[in-house]
Amino acid sequence: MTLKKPTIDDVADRAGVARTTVSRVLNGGPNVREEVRQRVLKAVEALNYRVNPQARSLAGGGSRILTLVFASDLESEPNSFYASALELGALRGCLALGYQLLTHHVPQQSPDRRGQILDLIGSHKCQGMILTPPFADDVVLIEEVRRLGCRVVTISPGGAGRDVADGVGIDDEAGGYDIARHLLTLGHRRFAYIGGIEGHLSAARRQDGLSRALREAGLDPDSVELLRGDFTFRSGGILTAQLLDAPCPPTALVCANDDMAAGALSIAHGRGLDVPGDLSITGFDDTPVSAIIWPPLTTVHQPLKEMAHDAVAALVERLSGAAGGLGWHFHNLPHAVVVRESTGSPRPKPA
Amino acid sequence: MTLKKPTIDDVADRAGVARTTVSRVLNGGPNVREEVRQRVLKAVEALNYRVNPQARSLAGGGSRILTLVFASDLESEPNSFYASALELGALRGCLALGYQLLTHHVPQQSPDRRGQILDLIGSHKCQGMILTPPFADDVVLIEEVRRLGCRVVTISPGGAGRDVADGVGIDDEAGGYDIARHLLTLGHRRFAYIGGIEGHLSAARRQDGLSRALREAGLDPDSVELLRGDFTFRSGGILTAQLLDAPCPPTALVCANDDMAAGALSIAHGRGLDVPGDLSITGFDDTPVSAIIWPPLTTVHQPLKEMAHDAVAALVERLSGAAGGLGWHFHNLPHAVVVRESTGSPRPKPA
DNA sequence: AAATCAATTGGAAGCGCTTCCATTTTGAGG
DNA sequence: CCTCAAAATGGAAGCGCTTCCAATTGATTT
Repeated sequence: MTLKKPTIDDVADRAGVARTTVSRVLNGGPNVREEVRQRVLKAVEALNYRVNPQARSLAGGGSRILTLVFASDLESEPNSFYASALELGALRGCLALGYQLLTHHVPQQSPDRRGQILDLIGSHKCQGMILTPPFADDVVLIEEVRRLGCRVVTISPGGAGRDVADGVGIDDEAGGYDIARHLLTLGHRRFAYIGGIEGHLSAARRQDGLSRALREAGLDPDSVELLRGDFTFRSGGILTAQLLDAPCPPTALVCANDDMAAGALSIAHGRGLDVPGDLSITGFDDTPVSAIIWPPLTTVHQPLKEMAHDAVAALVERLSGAAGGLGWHFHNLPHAVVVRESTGSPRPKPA
Repeated sequence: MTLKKPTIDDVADRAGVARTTVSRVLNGGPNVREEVRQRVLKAVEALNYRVNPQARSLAGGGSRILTLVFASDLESEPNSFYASALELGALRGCLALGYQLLTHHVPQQSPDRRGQILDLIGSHKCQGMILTPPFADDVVLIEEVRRLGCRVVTISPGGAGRDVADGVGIDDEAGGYDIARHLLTLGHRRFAYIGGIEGHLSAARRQDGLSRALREAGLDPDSVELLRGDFTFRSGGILTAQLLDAPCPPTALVCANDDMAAGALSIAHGRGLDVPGDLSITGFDDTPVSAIIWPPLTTVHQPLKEMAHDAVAALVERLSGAAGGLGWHFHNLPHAVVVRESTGSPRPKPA
C-alpha cells in the first residue's frame, strides 16, 4: 500500500521537465522532442504513475461523457443479460477512468435510427460512442458520428466496422468453428443454424466458422439449414418449430445466442424430443440463462464485461491520447466453448 | 440547456455568505445559524445547484469508496442476474455521485465471513457499505462495520437489520401475500414454499405473507410444505424432486427466487408433469430468466437496479449529510406480481 | 463594564491537472 | 555570424470544492 500516490509533479521532477510538458506527453500533444517524451514516459513507468481522472476532468477538457448504444427491437427487452453485462463492464471502466456513461437503446427497426443516435451527440455533448451490433458495422453511421467530432469504438464488429474504427470482441469465426468441431466430433452430420438479423455481421461470422468446419470435415456447407432470428427467446422457438416440421430435421442446432437456444430447447421439449438424444442445441455468449435451463446449454463463452470495459479504455485512450488518425485496431479477446449437457451424440435412427 | 452550471460561489454570493459557509451547510457541518442555513438552502434551490462530485473528491474528504457486499455460496455463480442488477444500479449511482464502487462476494459459509468483510474497510479505506441478504440482517456485523467508521445501508433487510441501519427494499411480506392471493384465486389449496437459507429474513417475510393470505382464506398456514433452498437453480430442482416424491404433492409451489423456480420447473418437466396443469410454480424477482424458460414464470417484480441506486444515494447522503445518529429509515419501493404462464387453476384430480 | 470564551463566519491554501501565454531554443535563410 | 519564425518548454492561472486557521460576534462571567 503506497501511502501517497505519485502526482504529475512527481513525474515532472523525476524527468526534469515542467509539469506542462508531462501533461503534453500524456495527452499526446504536439511539440515535444522525442528524447524528452521518452524521458517522461520512463519516469511515469518508474513511479507507476496514473493520472487522477477527477483532477483531469476538473481542470479542463470536454464533457467526459461516453454513450453506449444498443439496438433494441420492440420485442427484446432492454433487460437482457447481454445488454446488462456490457453496461456493467462499461460502467466499471468509466468509473475507473473518470468518465460518465449514457446508455441508449435505439429501436433497430426505426428508419430514423441513425438520426436518433446522432442526436445524442449534440444533446449531451458526448465525446465518445460505443456501438454494439448491428450498429458496429454501420459504416455510414460511424462516419457521421465521427464527423460530429465524436470518437467511436465498436463491440463485435463483423468486418466492415473494423476498417473504420477501433473494435473489441472475440474471434466470432473461430467461435463458430469451435462449436461446430465439437458437434462434428460427437458425430453430427445434419446441421441447422439460427442466425441473427440482417446486418449483424458478427453473427454472420459465426456461421462462416461453422461452414469452414463442415468443409474441412468433407461436408457441404450448403446443406446447413439457415434461419434468421432476432436474438429473442421467442424467435428461437418459432424458428425451431419450423425446422422440426421439415421432413428431415437436423440433429444439431447451432444458435447465434443463448436466448434463441433457450427458445429452441423449450420447443423441442414441447414436442417431446430428447435433448441431446434427438437434437443437440448450442447457444452463444454463455450468459447465466445457459445454466438455468434444462439441460444446461453447451455454448461459447464471450467475456462481455471485459469487452465493454476494454471498449471504454480504448475510447478514452483515443480521446486523450496520441494520433487520432487512422490505424484502426481490433482488440481480440479469448473465447471458449463451454460444454454442458445440451449436446451429445445423435441417437441412431430408429427407422 | 444552461450554458454554465452554478458553482458553490454563485450560491455563496446569492446567499450573501462565504463559500466556506455554503460548504458547511451542504456537508452538514456544525456551527451554522439556522437562519443562515435556510438562506443558503434557498439559494441552492433557486439556482438549482448541484455539487460537482469531481471537485469535491479532489478537494478533500475521504476515499469516496463504497463497497457492495454479496453472500456467495460456492455453488452460486457470482454471475447471477440478481447480483448483476444490483451492481448495475449501484454503479450508476456511484457514477452520478462521484463515488467509487468495490464489489465483493463473500462465501456465506465461511466462519470468517465477518472478518473478511471488516478487512475490506481497513484495506480499502472504504467509507460506506451496502449489505445484501443475509448480511443485511446480521446485526452484529453491522455494528462492527459501523464501529470501524464505515456507514451502512442494507438492501432488503428482513427486520432485524432495519433497527440498526438505513435500508432499501420492497415490502417482502406483501409480495408473498400478493402472489399467494393470485394462487388462491386460481383455486389452489395445497401449497409448498421453497425458501432461502437460514438468516435470509427477507425470504422469511415472503413466507409470512404467504401464511397471512392462507389464514385469511381460512386455510391452515401450517399445512404449507416448507423447504429451504440456497437460491440456486440446482437447489430448486433437488427440493422439488423431494416434494414430488411425497404422497400428496402440492398444486402450487412458491419459490423465493426465480432461479429456484426455474429449477423446479425443469424437474417438473422431467417428471412429465404439466405446468401449470399439475403444478403451478411462482418465482420472485422477475429477472430475465423468468421470461426465458417455458412456461414463462409468474413472479414478483422487484426493482433491483433502483434499489441499489437508492442504497448508494442513501449512503452518500449519510456520508456527506447532516446528523449521523439514529433515526434509521427504510425506503420502500413498489413491487408487482407479474402473471405469466407458469400458474393456472389446478387440474381436478383424475383419481 | 472589562474580560473571557464558545459559537459563527470568512480568508486562503491547496487537491492534481489542463491550458493560455510568455519565454527560451533551434535551425534556416541572409 | 546575425536575424527571425517555428518548435519546444516553462510559468501561472484557475477548474469547484474542502478545510485549516484566523477573525468576528455575542453571550457570560467577575
